[in-house]
Amino acid sequence: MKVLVVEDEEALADVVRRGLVQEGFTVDVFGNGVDGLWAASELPYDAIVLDIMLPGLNGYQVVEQLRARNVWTPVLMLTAKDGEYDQTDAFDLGADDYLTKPFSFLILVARLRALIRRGAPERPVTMSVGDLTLDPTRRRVARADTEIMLTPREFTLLNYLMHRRDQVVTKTEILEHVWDTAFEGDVNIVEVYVGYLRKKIDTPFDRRSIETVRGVGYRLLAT
Amino acid sequence: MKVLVVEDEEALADVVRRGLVQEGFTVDVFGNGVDGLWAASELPYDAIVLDIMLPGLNGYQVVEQLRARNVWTPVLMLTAKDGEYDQTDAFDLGADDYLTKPFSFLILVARLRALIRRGAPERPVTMSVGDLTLDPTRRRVARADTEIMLTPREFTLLNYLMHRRDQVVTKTEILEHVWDTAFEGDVNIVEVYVGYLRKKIDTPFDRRSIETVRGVGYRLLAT
DNA sequence: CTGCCCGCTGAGATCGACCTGAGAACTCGA
DNA sequence: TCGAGTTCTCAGGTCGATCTCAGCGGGCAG
Repeated sequence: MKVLVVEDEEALADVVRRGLVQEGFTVDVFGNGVDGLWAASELPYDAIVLDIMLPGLNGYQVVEQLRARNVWTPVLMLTAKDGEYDQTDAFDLGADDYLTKPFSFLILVARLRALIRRGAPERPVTMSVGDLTLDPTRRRVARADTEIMLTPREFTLLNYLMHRRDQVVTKTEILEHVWDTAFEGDVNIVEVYVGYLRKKIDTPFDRRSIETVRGVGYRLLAT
Repeated sequence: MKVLVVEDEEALADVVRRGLVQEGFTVDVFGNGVDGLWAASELPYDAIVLDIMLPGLNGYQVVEQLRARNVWTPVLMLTAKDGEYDQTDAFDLGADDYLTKPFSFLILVARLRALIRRGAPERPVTMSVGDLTLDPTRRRVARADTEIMLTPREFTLLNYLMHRRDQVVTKTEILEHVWDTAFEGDVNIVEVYVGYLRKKIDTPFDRRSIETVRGVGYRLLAT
């Protein structure tokens, strides 16, 4: 169990480090956001304890950067009591738990253990093809910054096409993946839905991201 | 230093009582949630030691009731090890610390002293989505400055939706988190309660914060 | 150039997801 | 025990999503 502690108050950092070592954790300590971010990106930790107030980068920025770099190590934030920062923001920005100072050391350990047990949080795997993005958990699709509303079927179809971007996909493949395997109807349904999609993600933006490959199928391209 | 112990296992209660008296505390013991709640509301204590599993009212309900009655005596919860209850919930509901059974008596005393020294607990963590705010421990909901009265079930539902703001939540997920896991009924109940919520938090303010995502579920948005 | 086939699209038909009002069942306190 | 408040069931109605179909047009082979 390896834990990264990023905390600039030396006294506190030291107490936490000793305590965690005592509890059987391996601990690295850094005193500023920049070094903390570096360590968190480059080294494998099971959890990160992150102060909000830090010289250089603050805690929020560190989490933000980490998540942007696709590092999903669980983060426990230490927030000051005085409410300068809104605690709920901590969650929004990708922290997984937080403690308000001053906190009991035992609680810190308990929460850390819980975080580690829970493991790396599942994170939105947003996909993008050009400026078209799709976020499965939020069920959101956008071209550049314009959100696009899709029906469930349209959404599933686009999702599939994005998974196979740049490849030619046959209508039969689409049928099998997007419709029930036991679909009884005509493949024309695929043409219809590709039409719907185009009308929502291409036409309004004057694009041609879904290409027809005559006699074969379709291909989703970045345009 | 007066401490209230609410614990139904007599042996444990007795050990704790003797020990605390030894340490110089004055101790009252009650063996069920109802009496415990009454004592905690009516008599002045410096701290409360509260078991989770109790006949009558369970520990969570006791804290909930206490906070609702504006009693902010520090509470130390005793949770069973087997994780039937999620410990983090203890914090959400207004406990100030918790210990997992079995615990060392010395730790109990140390934590109690710490709690008492810290005094009345910090204020609840309120969540907000747009101008809609929810305070888990006080069970209060407001849009801008208008307080909104919700029934317990409505409250739990909104709480869950706020935790997952911006994400699409399926009705099944809602059922699992807001109703008993062993709920036997139709998912229609979710539709009904979403309807109730809308009628309280949206309609009167001419908003649309709970969005229906047809074929999938619902999504709470800041509007 | 011509005809054929493939793909596109608009007009509906169908279906079922969702909403809602009415009321039954239940809980809890007076 | 009664009543108020809450929870839950149910059934009817609405409307959005899905799917079918048929006619059109354009690419492509001959």
